[in-house]
Amino acid sequence: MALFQGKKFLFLPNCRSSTLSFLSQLIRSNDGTVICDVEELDKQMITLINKSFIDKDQKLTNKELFLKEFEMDPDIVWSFILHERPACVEANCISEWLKIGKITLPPEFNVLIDEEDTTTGFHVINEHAGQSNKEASDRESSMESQSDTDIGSETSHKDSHESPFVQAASREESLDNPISETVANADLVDEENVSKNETLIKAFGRLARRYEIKGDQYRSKGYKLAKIGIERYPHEILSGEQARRDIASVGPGIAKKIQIILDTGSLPGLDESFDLEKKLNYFTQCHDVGIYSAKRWNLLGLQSFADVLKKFPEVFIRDWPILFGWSYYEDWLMKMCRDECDEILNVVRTTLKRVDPACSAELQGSYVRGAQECGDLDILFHKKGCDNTTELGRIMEKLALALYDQGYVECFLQLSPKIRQVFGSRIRERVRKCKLKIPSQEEYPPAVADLKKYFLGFKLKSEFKPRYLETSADKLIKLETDDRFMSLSSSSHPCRRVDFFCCKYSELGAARIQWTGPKEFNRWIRIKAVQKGMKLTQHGLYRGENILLESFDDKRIFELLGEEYVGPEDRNRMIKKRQKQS
DNA sequence: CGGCTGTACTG
DNA sequence: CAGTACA
DNA sequence: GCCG
Repeated sequence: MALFQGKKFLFLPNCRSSTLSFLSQLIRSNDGTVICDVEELDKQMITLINKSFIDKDQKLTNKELFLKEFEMDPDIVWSFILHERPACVEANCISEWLKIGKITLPPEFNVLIDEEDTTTGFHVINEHAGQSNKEASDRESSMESQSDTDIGSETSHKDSHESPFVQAASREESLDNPISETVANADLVDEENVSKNETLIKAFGRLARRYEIKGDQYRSKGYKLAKIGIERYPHEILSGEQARRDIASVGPGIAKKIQIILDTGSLPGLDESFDLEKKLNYFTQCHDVGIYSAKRWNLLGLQSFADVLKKFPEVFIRDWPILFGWSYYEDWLMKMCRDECDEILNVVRTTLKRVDPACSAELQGSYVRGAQECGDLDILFHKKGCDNTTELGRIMEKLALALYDQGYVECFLQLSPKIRQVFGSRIRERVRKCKLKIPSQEEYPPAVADLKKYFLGFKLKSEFKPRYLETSADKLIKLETDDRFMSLSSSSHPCRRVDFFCCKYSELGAARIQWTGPKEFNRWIRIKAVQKGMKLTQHGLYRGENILLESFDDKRIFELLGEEYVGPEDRNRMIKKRQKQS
């Protein structure tokens, strides 16, 4: 075919990464030339840039690292490019050209390069000047300017008027779910970078889990944070040293392990207790089964919930929510798309209007952070001027009961006396289903009256057809055959987890910080508070133990902590801090 | 070397 | 109190 | 495990 005959190509920053070296092979096998020496630079050449250095606006990004990774002398090469302005496109174009059989260089594919900007590595062109504010703030958190949006799904445009987050949405990854840690970012960043780093991510996920099981929560946390850092790192990691330099939470220990993995492809001993981890995972994925129960059951050789049922039937009477965790095991591991979240919120708000029109319901959690898929829905209730949590608790209870009557709420995971009255029969039905003796009413302890939170199982009407993103559904854990008989899961009409929280109106800001999360962000900012002799909780920011400084205004809380305000969408990438640099 | 987030509900 | 859960 |  010789599509590239007589053409010269330059790979930047180098062609050592697996994709680029593959692409350079493609060029050679089609009679093209790949430039490897500054002598061969030619203004007719086509410059191919690793996609991970191109942001969503086709601008060159992260130039510092980019230049550092050059194979040839960066000064010579770069000044040549600035001077001669050869065509510059992202390297992925090659496969496109081969597919269509010709080389196309439409201007919109040109990567924007600006010489003024060599220091920051960020390019702001005039027409974008209006948004340069946002760009400026992005610049601070340096390395994470991800190319974005392009989920390729039918509906993502249709909903986009609704939420400003849809466009800028950063993908949510499941931080604490070691099994389904599908990196939804796979198409954001250079694919091969991700698949390369994938080995590392998986390894540290497993180590985190292993130490969690061992009870070493802090070592586990160390690995977890490193894992998150690597997930966010937009480049292929070529050495442990590079990772230690560039990624927060990667220290000497993890850098060393990275190097071993890069050198040998694996970590010695990584697969050691893999089986145990899998067994424990099976149990702990069920709502209300924690590591402690899972370990105990596993130690006794139990393999399934059915086994547990035989050995410890009381567990399912006493900890009855496990019955629902079991029944909806598969549904609750499945994430829902934003349109489904919107729909649920709609239903909740409609009913709430009847229960108490003055009360507001606000989505929190991964949804407000712009996640494309949410594992559950967190709804925060508050009412202007109302600091009476008893009242708010009653509103939530009434609301939940009304939704139960309408058939939206499938199950409750806590009981107030009233809820037990109406819901008790469903619990008994589940108890019967697993052939246990139905306990008399009195065996249940008196339920607490005003709860401040409700955890629910929630089903939309069957007319609503849930969508699922290209998720590795098959990677999710499914119930063992022995356990299927209890299942009420149905991916075409799934049950979702919906959590109700409430807060005093005067505590709205603190509550929003809490429920927006993510967890890692909360921990991070709370440490900041402690370091300044303060305490941050969902109720407010305190000086010392209990002098309230601020609780209503979330921006003011950031201010008092001496932190720049960070919007919900950016709290995912909050592991920034210290700019590690050479 | 010591610290590593903070609260709510259950039995 | 320990265990589980929520962010 | 990492960080100060």
